Amino acid sequence: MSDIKKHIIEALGLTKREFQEIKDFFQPKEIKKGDYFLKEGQYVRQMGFVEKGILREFLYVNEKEVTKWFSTSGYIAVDLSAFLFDQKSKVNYQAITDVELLVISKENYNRISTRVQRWDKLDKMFLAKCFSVLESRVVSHLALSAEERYNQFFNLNPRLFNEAPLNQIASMLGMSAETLSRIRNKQSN
Amino acid sequence: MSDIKKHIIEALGLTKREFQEIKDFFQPKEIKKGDYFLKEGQYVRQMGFVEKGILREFLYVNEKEVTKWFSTSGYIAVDLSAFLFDQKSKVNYQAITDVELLVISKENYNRISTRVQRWDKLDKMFLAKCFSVLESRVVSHLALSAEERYNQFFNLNPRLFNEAPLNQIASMLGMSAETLSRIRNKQSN
DNA sequence: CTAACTTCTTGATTTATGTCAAGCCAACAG
DNA sequence: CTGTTGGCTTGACATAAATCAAGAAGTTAG
Repeated sequence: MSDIKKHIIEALGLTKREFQEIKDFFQPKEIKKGDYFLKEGQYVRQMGFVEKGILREFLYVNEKEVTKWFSTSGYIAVDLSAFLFDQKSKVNYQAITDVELLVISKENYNRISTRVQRWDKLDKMFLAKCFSVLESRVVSHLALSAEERYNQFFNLNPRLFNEAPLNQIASMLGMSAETLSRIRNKQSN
Repeated sequence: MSDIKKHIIEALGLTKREFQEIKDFFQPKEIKKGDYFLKEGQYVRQMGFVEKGILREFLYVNEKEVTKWFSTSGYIAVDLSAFLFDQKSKVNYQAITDVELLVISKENYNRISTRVQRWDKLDKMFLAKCFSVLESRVVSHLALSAEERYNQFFNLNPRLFNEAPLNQIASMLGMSAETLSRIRNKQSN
């Protein structure tokens, strides 16, 4: 079984048999470094599951670019509320490496529960995990210093620091690139 | 129909008929100002829907108290991931005014979908809305100043500023009580 | 190979925000 | 009524982090 199927199955909690029922709903898609999977203002008609590579989620606030998240393998790539509520995307997803995705259309997504009985439950649990990640991110901004946020995130995903530009990681952590550079320098001593 | 039923129905998107099917799953509960609905370390066996009053969600980080959210009418009171995944609560919910809740046990919660066919879907949509609120909170910490965060939140919930102590609101906005006081003073001129 | 970029680092300076401390006022208890 | 307490404000000062600026190092394009 390919890695991506493992990723989907793990992330969603599907059995192999359940996945067999719906695997045709997913289309593989490749995105070249620098290209976009989703642009703000577009209707969000599909959801991506990252197999390989990294997508950067970002948006503009007061004309300034803000990196919100990096979707690596096992993560989804979608403006979730725009997808579910049929609204226009508020964010962009750009490939910062070559990326391989499995993509599912809104129509097929809505059809899953006819094939997999407990889908809505599984999907809810998946969403709850995402929710929990966001909750701890909020708390980290309420209670931690820049250096503490760096340490926390570095422990979660050390590899990303070799794969994404520092200024984008800094933005996602809510600090300037210079501050991140200095923290990192300090830590290496 | 009482206000609370309206709140639940609106928040979850239930029809009146659907709500009739499950209304017995909910128990009313009153909490006096200062008392707790949930304490960290306890297993989370129930979920609360706030009818009247305000619950403050908080936790300790490095021995410092951090206010994470205020649950007012229409909001839920629960450590969601602990509730869903049968873990111990990471947070406390304390009444900062007298509070009226409707409470549902985990057992009854799991039973809802046997009474209301599309429950898992509705519940997921509700969760997605909560997710979306959190997302914009994260972005506000990545991109906005203390004053901008104040303005954004004040527009969302101006009444809270008369009902909750400022130091707790400040904590929830990720700033010191003094900074909040100064911003507010400045705005009133 | 060289030029043009981009990314990262490092130093100097500024600024937003935190911390500490004092005092005011309203609520409340005795 | 009076003392105590908690919530809020205000000023003085400290500091984390942003900004500005220059240069080093690595990458890409011609």
